Amino acid sequence: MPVENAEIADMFDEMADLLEIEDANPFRVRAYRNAARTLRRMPESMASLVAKNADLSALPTIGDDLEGKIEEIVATGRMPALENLKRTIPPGLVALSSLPGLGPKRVKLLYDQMGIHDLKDLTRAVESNEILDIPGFGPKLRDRLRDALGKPPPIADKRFLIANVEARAETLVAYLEAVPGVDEVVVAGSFRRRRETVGDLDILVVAKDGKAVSDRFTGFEDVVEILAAGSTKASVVLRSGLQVDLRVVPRQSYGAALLYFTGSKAHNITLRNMAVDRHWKLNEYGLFSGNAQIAGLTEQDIYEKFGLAMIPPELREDRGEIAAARRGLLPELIRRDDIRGDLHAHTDWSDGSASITDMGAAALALGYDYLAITDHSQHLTVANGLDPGRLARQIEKIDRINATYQGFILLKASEVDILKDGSLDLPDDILKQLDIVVAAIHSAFDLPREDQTRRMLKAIENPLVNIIAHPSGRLIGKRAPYAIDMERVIAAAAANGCALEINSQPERLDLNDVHIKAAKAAGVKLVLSTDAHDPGSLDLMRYGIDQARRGWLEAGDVVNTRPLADMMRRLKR
DNA sequence: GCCGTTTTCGGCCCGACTGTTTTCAGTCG
Repeated sequence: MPVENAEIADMFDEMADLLEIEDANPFRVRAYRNAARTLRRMPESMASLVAKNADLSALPTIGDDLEGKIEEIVATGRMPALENLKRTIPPGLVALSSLPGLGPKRVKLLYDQMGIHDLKDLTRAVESNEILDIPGFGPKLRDRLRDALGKPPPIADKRFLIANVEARAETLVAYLEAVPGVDEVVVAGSFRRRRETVGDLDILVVAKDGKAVSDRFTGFEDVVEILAAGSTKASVVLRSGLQVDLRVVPRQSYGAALLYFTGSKAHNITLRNMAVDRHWKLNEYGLFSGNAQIAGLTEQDIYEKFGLAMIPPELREDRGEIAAARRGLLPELIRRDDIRGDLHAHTDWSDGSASITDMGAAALALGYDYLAITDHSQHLTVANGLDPGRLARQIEKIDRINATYQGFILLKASEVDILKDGSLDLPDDILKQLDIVVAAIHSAFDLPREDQTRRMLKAIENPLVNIIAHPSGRLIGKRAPYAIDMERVIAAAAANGCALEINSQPERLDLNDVHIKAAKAAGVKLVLSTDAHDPGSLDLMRYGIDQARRGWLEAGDVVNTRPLADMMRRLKR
């Protein structure tokens, strides 16, 4: 099986971790991390680029040396430089550096001076107070380490679904807005960029008296731990484990601070380098030429100084948005109210909780022109999937209900299972009676990559199928995508005129942003759907919209922004 | 290790907070 970009990225990150402990040139460490980040967001696999004999060193952050290492990893699955380094550094040291207050410098000090190379050694040194003999280690740090060692190890990279932190974010904003002297409160960071998950919340406040805001912030009812509390910056952990960072800035810095705290880091670094090129300086307080602030009140002012159009937060990932902004080629991103209907919804005929009529009423209330009723097919017995007989009766029922509407229609459809061999779970004659066929994988998630890919391609090549639902099958934080070659899936969808779904369920968001952008580039028709199982869930569409925007989609890229007749014509194969 | 209106060497984004110092290093974002 070809090596995945993420695996190469993991090797580079591990290389960076080890080099850091070895006290290597920090810029060399950064080079590995930058390259890892490039690989993670590349939709095209290194394996296929190498097979095409492409010039990898033309990619940003990849030079001659890393090109050679990538080619070696693709060819052999191994990275000798990493293996050699691993032999010289005890494996436990990297784990130590994940403890709070311990970075590579202190970990190296622990190892060099006391031979501490794992959590057990460290615990002993902390309990015996021997750790205090090491320069730079005092009682505060010892206590902090003792606390951390007594708790279960933090889940690496714990992230929260964006939908799960929205309510908390709104409460916090309202709480801070009520503080006297506060002019403005906004949530920045990955939350504002609408990433599918957030690692923490970054809250920006405009106020004169930072200490007052900071004090109020750390006194929020849900705070279980205060990590830092200064006059412009504070950091807490909430009961849920969510970390929240606060920054307070004066009005004239609002735009610069918002830009800075919205990120992404890669986007910021590129902008800062552009400032350096012009002999300016960009930080969270403004854009400066010498000591003079030349922009900073709004984000737009700053982009303008660089000759760039205003870049929407969702695009700020250093995936080409800066070049596009310079050339006036930023997309006109799709908006929630561009959507004319939903093409994936369930009713109580299968595993939904509401009647067909109630789902229709909810879609009408959203101002939609159409709603596809896509109950499950027979193979999905746990979801009470419909056999041909029940589906035939549902078709009749929908016809009767449609007779009562004006200017709105329920589309007769099915979310039909793609069986293990790639065939569909319902016979052709019943599928031909439907307006739309949505096909999806709900079983045999563990097929080998080649088999899973072939299974999916067979469904895509089936002329009866209009849409592939949740193409990767992932559940964020719970279930990895099934092993599948998404490059081939996208290419086949484009070649066969089969649409791919962007599923709006907050834990699916499937396709993801990277694949959305790749699908658009390949000319694939895209559909935004909610997969609603109750009337209220039709409103989850906004999460799908967020990801579509992150994937650079315009209204014209999405089939269900079209009126009924146009939409049906586009889905036709 | 990457990169180039500072082009093949010498730079590499920038600042706040903490704990340990006695002017600053390390960590973090």
